[in-house]
Amino acid sequence: MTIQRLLDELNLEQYQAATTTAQNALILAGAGCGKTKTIVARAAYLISQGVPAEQIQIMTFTRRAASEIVTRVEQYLGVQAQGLRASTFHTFCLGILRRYAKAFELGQFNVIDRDDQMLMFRLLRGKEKNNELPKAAQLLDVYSFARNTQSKLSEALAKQLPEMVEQKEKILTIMQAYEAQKRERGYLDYDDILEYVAKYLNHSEALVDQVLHRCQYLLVDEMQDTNPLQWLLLKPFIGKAHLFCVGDDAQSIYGFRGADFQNIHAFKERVPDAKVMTLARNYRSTQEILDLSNWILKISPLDYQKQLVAYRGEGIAPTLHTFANEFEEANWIAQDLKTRHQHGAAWQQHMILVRSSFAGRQIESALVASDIPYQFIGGVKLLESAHVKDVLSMLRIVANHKDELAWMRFLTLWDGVGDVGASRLASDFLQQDNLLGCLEKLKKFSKVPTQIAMIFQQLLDIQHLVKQSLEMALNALQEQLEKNYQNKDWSRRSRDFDLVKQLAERHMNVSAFIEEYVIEPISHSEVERAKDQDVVTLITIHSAKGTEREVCYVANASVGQFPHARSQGQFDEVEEERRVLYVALTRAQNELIVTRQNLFTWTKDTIDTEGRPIVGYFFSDLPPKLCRETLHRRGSQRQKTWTFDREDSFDKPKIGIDFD
DNA sequence: CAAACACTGGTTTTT
DNA sequence: CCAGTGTTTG
Repeated sequence: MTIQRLLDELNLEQYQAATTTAQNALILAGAGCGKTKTIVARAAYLISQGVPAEQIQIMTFTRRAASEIVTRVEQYLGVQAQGLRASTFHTFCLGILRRYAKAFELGQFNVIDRDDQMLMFRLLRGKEKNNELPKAAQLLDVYSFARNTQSKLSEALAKQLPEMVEQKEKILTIMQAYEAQKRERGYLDYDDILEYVAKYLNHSEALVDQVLHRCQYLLVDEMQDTNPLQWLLLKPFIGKAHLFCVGDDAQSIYGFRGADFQNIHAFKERVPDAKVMTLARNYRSTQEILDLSNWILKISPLDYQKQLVAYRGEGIAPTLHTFANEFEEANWIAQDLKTRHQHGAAWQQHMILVRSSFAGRQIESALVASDIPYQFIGGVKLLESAHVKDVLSMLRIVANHKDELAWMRFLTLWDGVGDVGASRLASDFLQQDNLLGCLEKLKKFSKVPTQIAMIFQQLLDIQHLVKQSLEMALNALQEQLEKNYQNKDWSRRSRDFDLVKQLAERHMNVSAFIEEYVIEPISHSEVERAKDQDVVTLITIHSAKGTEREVCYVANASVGQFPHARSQGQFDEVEEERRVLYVALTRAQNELIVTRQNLFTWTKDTIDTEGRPIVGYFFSDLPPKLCRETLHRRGSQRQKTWTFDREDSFDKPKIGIDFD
């Protein structure tokens, strides 16, 4: 394939966008209007015009999107595309931190993930029962929100946890302690990675010039999901690099992470010379699917100005199915998939979209029961799962003996060691100059088998052999892990280690391996199944942006889910929920199947303090002509396995003797 | 008295 | 599947 062939496939608007000579451009593209294609074409076009591939940096939201874009550019350009980088903001920044380490005066650092942050916050917060302090997870969310929105703690608190505003002083103390601890231990959390780079770039022109050597052209995907911190990162490049941003404000669904669609709306003011272009023609779906999607936006009090028109014309009307409970719903989806497969459809043409990974588990089990091959994207990732982290903790310790969190994790694996004992020992280890010093102390600690210290020593010698290190650590811990995870799916968990070994093999040393996967975990199925394998995709809506399938199931579209009960009555949040649903609906190419449960709960539409109407359930007043509706009575499933429903419960008879 | 263990219940979304 | 809670143990 050639670049000309690629450009020929574009329509006029896409072509003009991909070949623009403007220094800065903003492309507003509706769902399914060829956003990815335009970015791919832009990159390919630039390269064909003589721009060295290594000077193009594409920013995406997920690893999947990044690798897809690179693969597609390679398809058209072959070796010419070599050196083209597409990465997430975090990976991009981490690269800069490593490459220009001296400029940041950071010394050795370790990237920590959410679990590590939680542990730190939990310990700092203390136990204090019946305390009014927020939980560790909440503290972390507020902290991260404040940083991503570049706002004050009091503002973030007012927005995220209004009921905790009075506790501000106590919360402040905890967060200050957290920051001090991070500095002391050389930890960087997710937000640090962005903030260091963003702030230093804004501070030092020399650094910007350095970085510019590698990114004359910045292509930003999903611009609507960028937050003020990410904008701060882009700002120093304005006027120096070429900025090509693509986004759709109706698909902004990362508000909880501080995403700010001012980054789109105010783009013209912030970048005065920017050329704004629009892609309005939808190539993905049939008109019926778009009619329903358009309607969701149209009933909003906000004016989204999105009325997508299908280039493909008309097709099959969406269907809405209502079930008695989640089992019926999941089983029906499985059965429907089977029927379609028997009629010749490939598994991979189907995608099931769920709001939460929790909701996905119901469906997952129905797919397993029906023997349908699937991949689950979203939810707990392979390298985030507890048992994998247990083993990795040993490798982390070898890479950096002052990694207190890794020590905590490792020490608490053993019988008779809890949070308190472990943290006492770990802070002892922090005083040591090297791992050998720690090992001397570890040998005297009777609760950990003595041969473990030996294994640490051996690991020290083979640090560069990632796979062997992993095997050795696994061997050392296997017996104990088996004990810890008995009754907790040990047999399934132990199979994961082969996958981890596969991943590990690709890396030069242990720290590089750990670092990459802290930033971009990767789900089980992504490793397990080669990309082009024929499987059904089960995916959270947040992970599904940019993907499409012939047949899409939007599951669990029940009352209390869209909008989610937690956002009930809050205008901005409900609007974000609306966009989440919109993203889900617009993934479908040919057929859209919405399923829900007939819960006997009702929500009221309300009006907020500013007089704006807030809807309680998006499908309340669904016009019948947009959707074919089917009500499913309880099926045969119920007769086979009788389970207790709330309405089936009765007073339990008393069992045993009468002690009277 | 402090710390570890066993159990129960309730889950948004992600780098 | 994890986090918080109540109960046992040293």
